Amino acid sequence: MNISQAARRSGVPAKTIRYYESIDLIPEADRTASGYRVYSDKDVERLRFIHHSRRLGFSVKEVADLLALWEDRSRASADVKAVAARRVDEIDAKIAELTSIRDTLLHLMDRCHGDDRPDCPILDSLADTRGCHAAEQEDEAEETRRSA
Amino acid sequence: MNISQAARRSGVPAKTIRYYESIDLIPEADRTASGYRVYSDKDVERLRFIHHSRRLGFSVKEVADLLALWEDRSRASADVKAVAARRVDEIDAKIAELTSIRDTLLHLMDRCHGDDRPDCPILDSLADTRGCHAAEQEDEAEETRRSA
DNA sequence: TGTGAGGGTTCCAGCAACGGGAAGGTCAAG
DNA sequence: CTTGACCTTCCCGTTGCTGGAACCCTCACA
Repeated sequence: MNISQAARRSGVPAKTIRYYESIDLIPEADRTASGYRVYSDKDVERLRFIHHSRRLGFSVKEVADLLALWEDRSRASADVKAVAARRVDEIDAKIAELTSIRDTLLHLMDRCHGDDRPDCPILDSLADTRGCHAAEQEDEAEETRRSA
Repeated sequence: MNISQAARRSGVPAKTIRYYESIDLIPEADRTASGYRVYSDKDVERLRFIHHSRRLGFSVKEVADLLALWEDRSRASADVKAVAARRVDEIDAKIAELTSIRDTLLHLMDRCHGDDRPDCPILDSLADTRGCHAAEQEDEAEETRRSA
C-alpha cells in the first residue's frame, strides 16, 4: 500500500511517517519503480504502535526504546514497566506543577473584582518583587538585597 | 546598570532579555557609547513582571497582553481576570489530559508482571489495534474497516 | 492521445522560547 | 600591558512536527 493508506490505517499522518523515516525511528520504506514508498501490514502495525505510544506522551526517543523492546522477543517485562514508571513520575511532577500554578491563579482571581475599575491584585502580584508566592523566591529577594 | 545586573535583579537570564528585545516584548534598551545595553530600575521591574507571568505559564503573547494592561492605567480589572481565567481553563484541560494518560499507564503497569519474562501487557496494548482505551479510537477502527 | 485531478516525491521554512557557543570589542584591576 | 570578566552579534540546535513550493506519477475520462 502507499503512504496515504498506511497513514489512514495507522493514524499517523503521511508527513509524519516521512518524518519518522528521516529521523530513523522507522526503517527506510521500500519503493516502487517510480519511487513511491510502499508499506506492508507489518509496517502499519509498527506505525500504530508508535501512534499509541506518542498519545501516551512518550517522547520520540522513548518510543524508540519501546519499539526496540517490542521487537526484542527476549526482553524482560520489567524493562518496559520501568519506562512506563518513569513516564508516570514525569506526569506526576507536571500535574503537581500545573496544580500549584492553578491554585495561585485562582487565589489571585478570587481577590480581583473583575469589573471596570483598574485596580487589580493580579497585576499587582505579577509586578511585586516577591512574585505571587509561587514558592522559592528566596534567590530573587537575595539578588535584590545584594544589588542594593 | 548593565544586562547581567538586570538579569540578576529580575531573574531573567541576559540571553533571554536580548531575546525579548528582539521579539519586541520589551522596548530597545538604551546603549552606552560603546554599545552596551543599559537598564533602569523601571526596566528591571518590567522584566520581573514578565518573569513572574512566564512562571505562571502565560505564553509570551499573553505576557505581552498582560504588560499592555499593566501599563494601561485605565484598564478594567475584568480584562485581566479574563486572561487569567483562560489560562486556568487551559491548565484544567491539560491536567485532565495528563490524569487520563496517567490512569491508563498505571492500569497497564498494574497488569504487567515486571519480571524477567518477556510477555508484557503494556507492549501488547500499545500494539493493539484498539490502542489501550485512551478514548476516541473510533476513527481508527473505522479506517481499519474501510481499508479492508 | 491529451488532460485534469489527485496521488506521490524532495527540500526548505517555521512554530515556542529560548540556550550554547563562536568571533570579536570593552572595561577594570594588577 | 595583560588578563579575565564582561559585553556585542550571529547562527545553530532543541522537540515534533506542519505547511508550502516545485516537481513527478497514475489513472480515468473525453
